[in-house]
Amino acid sequence: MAHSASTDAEPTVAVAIDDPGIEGGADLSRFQCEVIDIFVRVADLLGIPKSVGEIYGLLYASARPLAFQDIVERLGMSKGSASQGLRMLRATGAVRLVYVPGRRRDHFLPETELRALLSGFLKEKVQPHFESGALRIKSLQALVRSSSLAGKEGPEMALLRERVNKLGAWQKKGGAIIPLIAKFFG
Amino acid sequence: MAHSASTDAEPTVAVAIDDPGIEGGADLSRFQCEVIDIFVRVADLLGIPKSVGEIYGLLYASARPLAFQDIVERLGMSKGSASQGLRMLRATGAVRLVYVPGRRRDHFLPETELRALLSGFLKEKVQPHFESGALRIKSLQALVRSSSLAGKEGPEMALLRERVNKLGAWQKKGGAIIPLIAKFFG
DNA sequence: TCTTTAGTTCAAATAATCTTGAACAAAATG
DNA sequence: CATTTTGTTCAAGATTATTTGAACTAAAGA
Repeated sequence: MAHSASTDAEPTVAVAIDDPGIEGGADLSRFQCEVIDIFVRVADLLGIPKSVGEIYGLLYASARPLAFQDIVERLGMSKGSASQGLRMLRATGAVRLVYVPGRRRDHFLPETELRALLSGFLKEKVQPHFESGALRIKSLQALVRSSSLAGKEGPEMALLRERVNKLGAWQKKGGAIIPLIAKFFG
Repeated sequence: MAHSASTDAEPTVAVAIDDPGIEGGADLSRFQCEVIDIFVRVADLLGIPKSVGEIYGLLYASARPLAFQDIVERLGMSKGSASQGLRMLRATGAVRLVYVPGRRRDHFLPETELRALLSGFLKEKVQPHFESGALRIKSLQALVRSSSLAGKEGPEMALLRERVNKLGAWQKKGGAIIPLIAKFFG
């Protein structure tokens, strides 16, 4: 029954490297379990929901595109999680839709270029924080400057102003390294 | 009463840039609130508890070392949180103890070199995952190789082996970039 | 058009994580 | 050495994030 989705001419890749695995209501090969496990850990490290790591891992460990239904069944995951997880993966460009001839619905394919994955992640999850952070720091600098003008000068004040400037420098460096990382992996 | 900790000759920096702020049971200046807020967001981005961000932020926004008690009072935080948070900050080298003459207990000073902060964080929080990941990937490669030998060859098998190899390459590159990042900020 | 299949949404349930508080240990004080 | 002050530990509670499930919309098939 777990296989009801992979009809006729679609032997699961799972079969290639056997050993059914013990997952929910599906049949993942040992190979797939291992790969999924790796991506679940990476997801955790990046602060991404486990379910998203599972989905990406399953796609990565599958030799062909999988349909929504396949994902739900093989991972034994709710449709809701699969839907949301796939949305996030598409939003960051980690997964894309491909048309599969003779099949009703679209199928999903993982992006396997590290550079693309990384830049998607950075653009979607990190960049925004950097941008709002920049504003925040600017207003801090304004605050310090005004206090300074208000005659509150002194050695402590100077140290704090120094720290705020350092914060600005961090911000700037951090912004600069993002494209460099992307380039490094390019 | 909130000030009971900052005795006699220790006017809080808070006073330098006034405006009491609305925090728990303490009196944080507007300046301190802003700085703390920035670090709380950074902490969140890095998957670090909010309380840890608060502590580091307070120290960063203070012109002089603070004692454990100061931290608890100014942030209106439990001793438990402060203790655990400071432990984590010390473990990553983000904060260190300094002796303050004439005072009973040690005081805490923030590390303000980005390079040091970053390398502490990477070494403590990222490196371990990389190392266990390396083992995991090796065992995957072994698995794929054995399946391959077992005569399960074919185009799909080849694709999966390719992906596993790619995973190994990612791992390697990732490991290589960590020191580069540290150097970039050095 | 009516029915069936496919996928999305979102409120509620669950799970994971963080914080608190109280009991305990360690060190300074008298 | 008894007492007070300082800080740690950890189980229980509070909070936050994730997952589920059921109601709903959209598209395909009859």
